[in-house]
Amino acid sequence: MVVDSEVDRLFHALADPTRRDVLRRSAEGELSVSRLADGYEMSFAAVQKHVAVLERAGLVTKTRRGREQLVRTDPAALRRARQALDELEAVWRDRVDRMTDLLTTPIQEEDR
Amino acid sequence: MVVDSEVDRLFHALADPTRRDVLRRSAEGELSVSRLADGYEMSFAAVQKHVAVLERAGLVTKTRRGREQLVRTDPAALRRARQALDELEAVWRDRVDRMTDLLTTPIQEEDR
DNA sequence: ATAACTTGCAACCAAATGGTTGTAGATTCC
DNA sequence: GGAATCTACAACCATTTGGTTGCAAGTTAT
Repeated sequence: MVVDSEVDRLFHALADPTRRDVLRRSAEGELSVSRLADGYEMSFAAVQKHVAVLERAGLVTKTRRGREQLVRTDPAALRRARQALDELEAVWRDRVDRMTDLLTTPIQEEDR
Repeated sequence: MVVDSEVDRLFHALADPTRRDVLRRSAEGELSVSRLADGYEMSFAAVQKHVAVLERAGLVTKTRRGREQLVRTDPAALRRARQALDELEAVWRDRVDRMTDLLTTPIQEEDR
């Protein structure tokens, strides 16, 4: 099971188009924060904040190389987000299964 | 492809523990907004707002039954959220594939 | 008919979010 | 050594969010 506050941070981080784009671009290949920031209209500090949100959610990690900080996406975090979605879907699927059972299971002697 | 603003709303709606719980409970079985609200510490109006957020994201639909409004989760919306995650993961997977290719593909005459 | 229940919505408030500019500390280049 | 580059972080601002209470309107039960 994934803890609640972690799922909060994951989905919150994913709920912004700039952050999803950062995620895509740094999945393509490692990029410094400055190189990433070049790609957007907003200020460097704004992009830096977005990266920080992704980092707190565990979606990216940074590694220093000289004066720059390389951003790399962590696929395990994406999988954790998917797992949280899967758990939600499972609740619904279980219910459908139970309803299907009710409709298709032949009635046994001991059930009466 | 899923449009950006829709993904925004989906992930934003999912980034709150109360809303995820509403989603679970209304996946278990249809519940009126009042019945749902009974399960939480906060006011009725607060729960109503959470349901509205889920509704705007398409994660639940409401159908009237007499004076009450039954909330039902829409599994298709959950799948759209998963698809958005899958698209992000795909970027990363493609990159890994390309790197693996570089390492394993034997060098051909015409590549030199 | 009236009371009780359910919902929707407005007005309000505190806190969080997403942006800005400015400053300061490392690191690299010349 | 000094200039340029890269990053971090603080202070500030407008907007959004998540909560509250109060009120109006529709539906059901007595």
